[in-house]
Amino acid sequence: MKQFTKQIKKGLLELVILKLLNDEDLYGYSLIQKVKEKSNNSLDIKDGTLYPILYRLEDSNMIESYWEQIDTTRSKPRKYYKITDNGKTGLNDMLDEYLEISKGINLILNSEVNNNDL
Amino acid sequence: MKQFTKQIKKGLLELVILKLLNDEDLYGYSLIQKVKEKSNNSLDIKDGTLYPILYRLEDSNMIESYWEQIDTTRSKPRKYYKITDNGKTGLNDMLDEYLEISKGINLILNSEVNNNDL
DNA sequence: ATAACTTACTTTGTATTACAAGGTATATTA
DNA sequence: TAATATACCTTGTAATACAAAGTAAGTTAT
Repeated sequence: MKQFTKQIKKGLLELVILKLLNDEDLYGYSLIQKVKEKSNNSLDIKDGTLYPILYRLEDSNMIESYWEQIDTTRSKPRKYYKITDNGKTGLNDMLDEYLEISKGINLILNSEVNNNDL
Repeated sequence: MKQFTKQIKKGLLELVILKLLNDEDLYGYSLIQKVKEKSNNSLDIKDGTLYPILYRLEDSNMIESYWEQIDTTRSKPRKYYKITDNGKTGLNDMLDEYLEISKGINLILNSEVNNNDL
């Protein structure tokens, strides 16, 4: 994958995952698909990326997990993740920060050439 | 500084700097001010961040530098940076990537709760 | 004058994080 | 029954924003 793409995503995946878990409980594998689907295939999280993020979020009490067997035809349960109240607060803070930075970046990227010397 | 803010910026500062140098030649210190000013104070690059980025961009032939003494009252020249043709191509590629990822992220962040189970 | 501040450039070390690449094991489909 | 998809996990690596430190010249206030 392109190095730049990797870098753009730094930190943002955590935000994206929190946002999705704010809507509904999901298990790891389904989160990967959800991210891909909801982003219109623009975002593709690797499993080796996702799981460490989930453990991080759990360690910081933003989310919590539980094993559950919903599908009775399956012998193995899945590990579901659920956002906590703490996580909801964190999500809002992160959204504010993201919007602020993102606005600043777009101000620069969308500006037309404006060379006063010419 | 907030850790999340740091992470959001990963990789994006390179893009922002290239974009500004695409408009006009600038020296390091003025770039810091330019970024702050043009982003409406949302972005504040530290000098310890900027200079390594400039050296990286120069190593990859995206920009080139020259010492110039424009202000005759100053004894010391400033090190100006100029975007190369290679850098212009790189900038366009990065802009495309950024827009793609950014679109995907916003699709997720702007989506309202849509829990089909309820 | 001189102390304090700003301008301007540089370097070293640290923390963080996305991913590649490897692994395990069950479930489904050809 | 072989291949593929599902589902989880771990280790090591590369990249990068920043803190913190330094050097040195220019400017401003007392």
